[in-house]
Formats: sequence, C-alpha cells, structure tokens
Amino acid sequence: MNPVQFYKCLADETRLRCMLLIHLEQELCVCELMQALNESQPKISRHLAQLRTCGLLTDRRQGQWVFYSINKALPDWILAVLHETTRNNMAFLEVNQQQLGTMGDRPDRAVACCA
Amino acid sequence: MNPVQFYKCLADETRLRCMLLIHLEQELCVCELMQALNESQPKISRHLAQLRTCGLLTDRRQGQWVFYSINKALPDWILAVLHETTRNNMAFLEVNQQQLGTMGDRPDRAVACCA
DNA sequence: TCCATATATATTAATTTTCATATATTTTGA
DNA sequence: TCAAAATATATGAAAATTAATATATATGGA
Repeated sequence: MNPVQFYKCLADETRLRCMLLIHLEQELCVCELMQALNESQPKISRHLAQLRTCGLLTDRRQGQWVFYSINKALPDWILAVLHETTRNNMAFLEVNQQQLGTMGDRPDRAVACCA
Repeated sequence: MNPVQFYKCLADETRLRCMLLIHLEQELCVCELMQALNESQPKISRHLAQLRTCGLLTDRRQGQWVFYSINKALPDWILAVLHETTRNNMAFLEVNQQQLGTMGDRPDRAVACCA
C-alpha cells in the first residue's frame, strides 16, 4: 500500500477516530461508531466504506449489523503505526470511548463460527 | 500535537517525500528538494513552510540557503512513525534519492559553530 | 414490514497549484 | 567601497482541483 494513500486515510478526524477506536475495541459496527463519534449514519458509513476500499478495514455482516475491524493482512509497519498512534493518543479518544460506554443495548457479538 | 493535524501533513505526496528524504539525509535545502522531486520552487517552499508551521520541521539559514530538518523536539511516537515509514518505503523514495544524487554543485554544509 | 447500513447526487468547503513578485544574501566589477 | 546582477527562498492572490457533507433514497436481511 502506497504510504500517501495510507496517510490520506488517516488525515480526516472522523476516519482517524474510527480507525483508532476499532483498533482498541477489535471490532465495531456502524451504529456503535455513530454513538461514539456522535455523527450521522451516512457520514460514518461513507468513511468506513472508504477505509474498506483502501484495504485498511475488513467487514463481516452478522444479522442486521456490519462489524468492521482492522485488516490483519496489512503490512507490519502499518499495523505498527496504528498501534503507536492509538497507544499515544488515548486522551484524543477519551470522549469517544466514554460515549460508547454509555450506549445502551449494544449489539451481540456472536462468534463467527456460530453464525 | 494533534494526530489528525500530523497525518494531514503527511497526506500529500510532495510533503511526504520531503519529510522522508529529510529524515534520510538529516537536512536538505529547497533547491535540493526541487531537484530530488522535480517540482517548482514555490511548490516546494510552500509545503516546507507548512511543515515548519505545524512544527514538524525546523530550519536554519546558512548564507543564501535555508536547510530544513526534522524537529527533534517532536514526541517520540511521531519520530517513531516517521522512522518506520522511511525504513519501510525505500522503494518509494528511490527515484528521489537518485535525482538528488545526480545533482551537481550541492551547497556546502558549514557546521553551525563556524558560521 | 422493520431495522441497520449503503449509496446517489448536489452542494459546500478545504486544499493545492500557479504566476507574479518580494526579500535576503552573495558576487561582480567599476 | 558601492551599486548592480545573480542566486536562493518566500509569499500574495487567483485559479484549479479535490474532498467532505447533507439530504433523500435504496438495499438487504430478520
């Protein structure tokens, strides 16, 4: 993956927060990110689609929800950058984690094998 | 430094190449980067100004040249990201290094103490 | 049908580039 | 020693390009 394209993906507040939160939480669905970021459904969905198209995220559908997670097949240096960024910017994510925490009724995560 | 602002700085081909080349070479002046990237003077100068304004680069004037280098006071995680990015994208920089290599008459780097 | 998610299109906003010109420093030659 | 030319870099302002957002609507599975 081209490093310019990679950094373009991270160069937007909505996308960066999504990436880092997903990195922290393993996987999140659109409605959880809407709550965490307090943003509209099409806005979140559009940015996730872009991140998936670029290869940074993968998705799996489970029932009515679509869960996004970091693409594990990414080159090591990219995973390292994501990790370093998350680890060193917890304050940046605090509001979002908090808002995610107050979300009632979060969707069940059935394990992939039992779907 | 805000991570979004940091990644916005890297999310442009000209700026990313400048940052990584400067990281490799310790310091470079505008005319060297013009040659390495084969871009116009105002274009290079503008992007360097932006990187300096954001705190990613520092500059020192020596005679008629202005040398830019990575700001060593940046947080460790940012320096680490720059390092990882450079180390894992040498092919991306190859053309630029080559063009820099063929530049005749590169400016002298007098040491700071003897200026 | 309901709910979660995706997408099309129009619009607005932000960023990048170019051109012309300005500034700073060094060099040249009377 | 000084004015003019040359070299390197910076910047103002307009034009061009790219990206982000909102609204409305579509899709797909329980």
